[in-house]
Amino acid sequence: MIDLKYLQKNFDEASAKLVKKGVDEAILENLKELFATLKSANATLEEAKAEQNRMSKLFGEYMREKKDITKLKAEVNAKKEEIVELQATARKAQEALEKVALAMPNFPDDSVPVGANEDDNVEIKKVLEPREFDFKPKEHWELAELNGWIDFERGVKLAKSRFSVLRGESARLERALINFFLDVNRQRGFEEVCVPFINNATMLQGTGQLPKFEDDLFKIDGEDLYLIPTAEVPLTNLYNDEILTAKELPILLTGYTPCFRKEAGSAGRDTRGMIRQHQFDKVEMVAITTPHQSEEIFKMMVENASDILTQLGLPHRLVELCGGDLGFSASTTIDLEVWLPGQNKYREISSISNTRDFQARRAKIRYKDGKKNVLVNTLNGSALAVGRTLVAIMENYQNEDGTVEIPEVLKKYM
RNA sequence: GGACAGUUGGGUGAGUUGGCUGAAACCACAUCCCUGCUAAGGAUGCGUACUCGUAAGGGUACCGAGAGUUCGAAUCUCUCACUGUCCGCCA
Repeated sequence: MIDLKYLQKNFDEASAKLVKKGVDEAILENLKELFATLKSANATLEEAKAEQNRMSKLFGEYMREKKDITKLKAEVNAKKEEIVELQATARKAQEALEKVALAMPNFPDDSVPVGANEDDNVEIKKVLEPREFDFKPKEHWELAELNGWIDFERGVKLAKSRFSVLRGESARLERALINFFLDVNRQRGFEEVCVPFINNATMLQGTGQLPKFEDDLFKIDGEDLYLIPTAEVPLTNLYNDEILTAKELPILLTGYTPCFRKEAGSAGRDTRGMIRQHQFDKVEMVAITTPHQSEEIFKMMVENASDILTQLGLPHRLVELCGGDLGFSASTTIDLEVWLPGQNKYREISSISNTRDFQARRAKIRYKDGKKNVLVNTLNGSALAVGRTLVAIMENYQNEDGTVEIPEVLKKYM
């Protein structure tokens, strides 16, 4: 959630930021007004309640002194009726505000490039040269078929489209990658955690998936529970509604989880292969930091993810997302895109974001800075998406006959 | 899933004849004082959110969550959640 006080006090500045992210200024104007309405509604309500409390206190005295209370009672009852109305008004204002505020995306950082969509993203640098092939490189699904690595049909049979089954060596490679990622992250200082893959609605709201993106989530029927779309949700919300101490920070977490996404709205995109599945494995990094620490940690996280790709010998590039392509919760995001020779292009394999205090405000994660409670900064990033790494290995390490070499660093994990 | 018990501030834990308890006490923590070190002692402070105020200092709400009874609820009623114990089931 954005800082509504800031929006109110510096409206022009705030709206300029959000326009960069593609938010209509009229909605912001509306939000500002709703906030002001709520404030004044609450003020009058609280005043009325204060009066009622004062009168109620008198009852005790009156009773002890055996005074007549009928007049006082009549007064309080009148006040009560007034309060009921004021309460309804305040409640309506509250609901109206929440509806808009929870759907409002985060402010982008000033340094974020202006742009409408992914075409305006800015490449920062390339790492490793793509390999020269003396044959036409195949796409991963062809290789998967040749090697018997992925069983698309039976995945669909078991669940539905966009599910698949890994078999034999590919299944072991998947497991090796998870272990490799976790080990690297741990060496960087991330604590490994193993969390529930199902979280409740409050947690999903904390990290920003709810209420706006309910359609992208698998919900458990009849329960207040959802399959997590990313480990960012449980890892960040580990500290939901907590007040940390300054010396605990930064907290660095890493965890492997499967991720479940409905992929609503991506019909027809990446229908072949396992680039876009309803269930995929991912190893995630999450950092809980002070505002002062977050820039540095962010850089470290980007470096870490890039380093993993380098260790795997996978050519990739770093891309800074423009305002229009930035996710809902992010202030700034750097994507890592891995080179896929079969597709002849770079594809996203990791996305690392600083959400500043946006998630912290929703999830009520604070720390004690002296006497004051201050919202933390939360960061998240993949290190890495496992399925897409598997795809990248297949395409980059393929031989002309369709066989695939195993990267050196993974051999000890197989 | 069934039965019973419980859910109070960072922790332990009072408070269940409704008002004087937003909450005793102890511990932890912070600042200060004293003691040459160490051990110990003393004073004060110490929940969260919103809100009014330059500030000092006020106001409102919160004793698992929600609803209700009442002039007034941590204290009474209902619903739900969670925890514990026993039973059932089970990797």
